[in-house]
Amino acid sequence: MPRVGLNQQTVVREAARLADEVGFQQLTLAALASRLGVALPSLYKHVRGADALAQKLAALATAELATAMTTAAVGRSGGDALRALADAYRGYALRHPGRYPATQRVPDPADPEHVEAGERAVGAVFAVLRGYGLTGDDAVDATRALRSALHGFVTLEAAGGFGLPRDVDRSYHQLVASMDISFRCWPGTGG
Amino acid sequence: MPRVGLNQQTVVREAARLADEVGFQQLTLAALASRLGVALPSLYKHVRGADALAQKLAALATAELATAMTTAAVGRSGGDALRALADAYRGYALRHPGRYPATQRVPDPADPEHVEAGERAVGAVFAVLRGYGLTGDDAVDATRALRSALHGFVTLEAAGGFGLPRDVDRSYHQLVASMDISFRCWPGTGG
DNA sequence: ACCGTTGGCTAAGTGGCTTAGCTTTAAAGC
DNA sequence: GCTTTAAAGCTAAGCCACTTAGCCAACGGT
Repeated sequence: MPRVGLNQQTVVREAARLADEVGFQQLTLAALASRLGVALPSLYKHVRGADALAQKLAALATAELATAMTTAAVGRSGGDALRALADAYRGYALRHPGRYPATQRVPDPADPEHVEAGERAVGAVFAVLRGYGLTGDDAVDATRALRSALHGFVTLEAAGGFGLPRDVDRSYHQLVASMDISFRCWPGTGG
Repeated sequence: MPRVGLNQQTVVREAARLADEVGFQQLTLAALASRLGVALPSLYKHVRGADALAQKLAALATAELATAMTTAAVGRSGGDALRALADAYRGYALRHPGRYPATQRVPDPADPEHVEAGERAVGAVFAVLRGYGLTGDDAVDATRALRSALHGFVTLEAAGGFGLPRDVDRSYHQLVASMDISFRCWPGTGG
């Protein structure tokens, strides 16, 4: 019987593709194995199990999201950078509905790539906020605020939580514009 | 064999309690049945299945959350009402870590109580925003923004997504303060 | 050509959810 | 008070997910 020739990377990448098609919750080892043309237990030669696969997928998605945010914001500053980063964030979530939820997993300290990806993501946000003159505790608070707003919006949108007919794109732009205002006159005590 | 005397309400309420103890994802029919002192299939006399139970739990939690927000905001206006509502929101999520995720389920049109609870929740937010003079499309956008911010923060906090040592309570208050600023000079086109 | 590593397999067990069908309780009616 | 009946409980059995154990064959290096 000829070998398929899998390795961890192939498995994780296919898992990401499958998750985008069927949803993160519906990503199952059985479906993944069948997609890859192997029997289910064969996957255990490449990943420790379902949870480890989810963690590796999280590392991949976080790295992709961090890259998207970074490249969007580079060369811009202030509200310009904020809008670019926010659009990149939501764009990634819309393009990759299965990977995006994985990015919410807290980085595994035992996976250096995952940790590094998480740091890059936070770093991208930090860099944008520095353009508003926010540093120290203010920057931490503002980062949490921005992450909350973007993640919350994207999650509610994906869940179909916005019932009213009002255009969702416009609501998002208003949200980002309101964050821009907040950052320009941040209510913090300073540093 | 004596009967335990369950009904749908007892089952759902116990499910809510159990979810708060073990987590929404770990809420299982087997654990619930054992907690109630019946065999697993007996639960099917009261709920259609696992998904229906989750929906009923969502209706319960949404109603509780709506009540918490409404009673917090009543008699207040402007930033005062906003802070009260926001504190009630996060307070509920922290006190009921298993029920809170259930509130994100989109109301089931076939369950009038669920629909009504969802409307009350949105209505509470709308009422607060009216105090800022926000109506029409602006109110819709602002509602989405506020829900996104609160839900995002609470979700990230529950997931342990805030790594840095900065006090989380303070970050939340800063977030609410920044939303207050945003609502006072809302960037919308009006109307 | 051989041999060891490794990637594939089947078999089997656990723990979820669900359905089918039976029994017995407890309440309603006579 | 007895009978009848709807409902609340049960056991048994099946499905599907994940996981482990252990076997076999393909491929790479010598």
